[in-house]
Amino acid sequence: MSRPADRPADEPPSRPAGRPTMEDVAERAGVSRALVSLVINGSPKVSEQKRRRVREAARALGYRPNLMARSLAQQRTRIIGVLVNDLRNPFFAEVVEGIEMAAESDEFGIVVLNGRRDRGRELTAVETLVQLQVEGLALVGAQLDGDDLDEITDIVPTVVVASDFGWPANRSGADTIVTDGRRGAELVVEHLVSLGHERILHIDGAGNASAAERRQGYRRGMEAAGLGELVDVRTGGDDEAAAFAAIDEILAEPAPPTAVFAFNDLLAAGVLDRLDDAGVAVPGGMSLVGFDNTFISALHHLALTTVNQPRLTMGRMAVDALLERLNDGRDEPVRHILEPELVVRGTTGPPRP
Amino acid sequence: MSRPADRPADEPPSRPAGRPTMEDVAERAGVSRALVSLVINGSPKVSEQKRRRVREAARALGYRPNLMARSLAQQRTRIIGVLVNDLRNPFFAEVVEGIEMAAESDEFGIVVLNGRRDRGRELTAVETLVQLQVEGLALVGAQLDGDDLDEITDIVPTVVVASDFGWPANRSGADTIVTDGRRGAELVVEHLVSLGHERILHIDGAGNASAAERRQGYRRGMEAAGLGELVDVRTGGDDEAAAFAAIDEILAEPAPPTAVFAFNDLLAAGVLDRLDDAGVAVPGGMSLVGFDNTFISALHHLALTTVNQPRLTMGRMAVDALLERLNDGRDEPVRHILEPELVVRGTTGPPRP
DNA sequence: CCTTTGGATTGGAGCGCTTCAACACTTTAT
DNA sequence: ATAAAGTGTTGAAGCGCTCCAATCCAAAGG
Repeated sequence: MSRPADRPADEPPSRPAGRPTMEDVAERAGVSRALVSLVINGSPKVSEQKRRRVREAARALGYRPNLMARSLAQQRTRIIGVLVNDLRNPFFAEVVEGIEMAAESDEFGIVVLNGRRDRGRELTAVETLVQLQVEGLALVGAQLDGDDLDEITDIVPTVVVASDFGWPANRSGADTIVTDGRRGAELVVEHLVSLGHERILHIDGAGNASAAERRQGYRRGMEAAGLGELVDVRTGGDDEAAAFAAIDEILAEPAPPTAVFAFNDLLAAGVLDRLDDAGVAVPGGMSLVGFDNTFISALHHLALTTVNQPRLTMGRMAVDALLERLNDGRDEPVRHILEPELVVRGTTGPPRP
Repeated sequence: MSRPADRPADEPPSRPAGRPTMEDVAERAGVSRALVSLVINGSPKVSEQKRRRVREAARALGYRPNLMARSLAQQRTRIIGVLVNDLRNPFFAEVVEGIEMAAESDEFGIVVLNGRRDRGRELTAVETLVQLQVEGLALVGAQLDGDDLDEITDIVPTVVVASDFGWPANRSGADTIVTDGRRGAELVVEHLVSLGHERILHIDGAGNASAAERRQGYRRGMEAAGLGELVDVRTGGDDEAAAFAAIDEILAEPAPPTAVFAFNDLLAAGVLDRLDDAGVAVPGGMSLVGFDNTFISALHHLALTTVNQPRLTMGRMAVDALLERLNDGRDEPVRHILEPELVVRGTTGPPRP
């Protein structure tokens, strides 16, 4: 409520300056601070009468507990810190929703920090979360590697979601929840091969966390199909724009591929745009596959063939992993590797003869 | 770092239990706690020698300041609380990014809570943020109305972004940053009318925060064009699925519209899907317009005509509004109404004769 | 030589809360 | 009646930090 401009300087301290504290409530209710605390925290050992009086005093004063003070005294925050690679990518946004829902059901809150595709920012974000005294740390699609974390994981239970620090090279004690990107990529290649494709190109995720795995799966798939000679990987990235250069490049070549496997759906959408511009029909002139099965790929106008990752499940598992460490005292890192699932839509078909 | 399973029970408390505190650093550096505080906060009045010793002790112990304790003592958090209607909607995600970037440049952190399209959750989220002692509150696309906030805005500076509590009916003291949805909708209608459309349908955002404004703009636009008789609003929502029923309905009617104006891009994408299914060409058989100009609308395969909202600017302005209250002591609510911009792409054209 | 000055350092109170041992008051057992 | 065993309630310590007033010390001034 806006106050008149000429705010009197000598305002009576009837409501002592700042927000009301427990002390204020105690005084108004005529009880001790400790009793107020008991009421606020729903202790059963408080007489009905006092409980009512405290509740009423609290309401009258508009009292709200100070979470900072409470956490400090309690020596716990019930907060899970979430670092996300890029909030604009719907895939990550949904993993975060999964984490949030799971956390909520276990009476934890989450604090989300956005790395915004910048590794340096990721590092400071993690630092901030640790200083915030989060009880667990979930890194969603983080670009950080094991060495960055090795100090962190000693301090706070950490789970890496939708990216992978490798194993057993991974020296950090972090848990891992991933969809098997290698297998996912293999599925893609198998699918394309079964349609008759041979010249299959992969536009990768460049330095992105899961890029290496998918690259490797692509290679393996190609080799398994006896197409090792035709392996062709171009540098991409993780958003629409990243694909442009690669596509322009291949279209100018004498023998362009008949199918493109893009690092993720966003990238695939960019590829689709560029092919459109160039007048290449999909899947007639070129087949195209993405990864993640975001809602974008499901839009009928794109109808992108892609690979599904169970986002909500991943979020749930991430929280469970943290809780196992927190509550059950688990000490050994675990790795949960989920099965990817090929989702065939309209952007793949047999190559032109 | 994983520890051998047979963890000795009598671990020497060389590093006293929990994480190192300022006290520990002080002891190791042979100085007082106060001095450590000065060093950590970069005070100039510390001798070079002690500064080095403290820094080294801190590093050796892996000391990290406890933000909770610091905030409590300092009586400020430098945190802006952000409540977002739906993180999965790229429009909101980008507004949040804008807020985050602006906050960062002013040395504020942000804490993002997700309402997940549920008004009740929004309410508790706001409560949580207030208890977290955020210094400012940004509500992005919130469904809450002025009455819900009226108590909150007395306590913490609040800015409402991308939704509007109305004016002057709005009794809350919150600031407002919106794109003019009425004008945006008018632009859409004008555009469609100029193409020759008359039967223009609006699928609205149901109870969504900005739905009323856009509805109103649509009405006005229709009336201004002398098409008041043909005003037709159907209930939609804010995601792809919400449009299905409405589309099925109109397609079954004797005289279906020649153009559809959807509440936002997501909804429009759903409409597009449904029209596709029904074999209706766009824009041949039906023109379609969205709202928000998210990256989805820009995908060539959709090439959705839409209305742009300057998301990053909105974020920046939101933070500025809060800072004006915080630093300059502004006390009167402000409203910043940004100009929408029609972005014509491929889903609009003249109606079939 | 003693005082003044000013920079470097420290003790301690306090931020708002929790928690535990101690206390007051009933009720029940002896 | 007195001791024992609950119920409710409270005082006070403490969580990790900041910040002010007080103190210390060396260099400079009288």
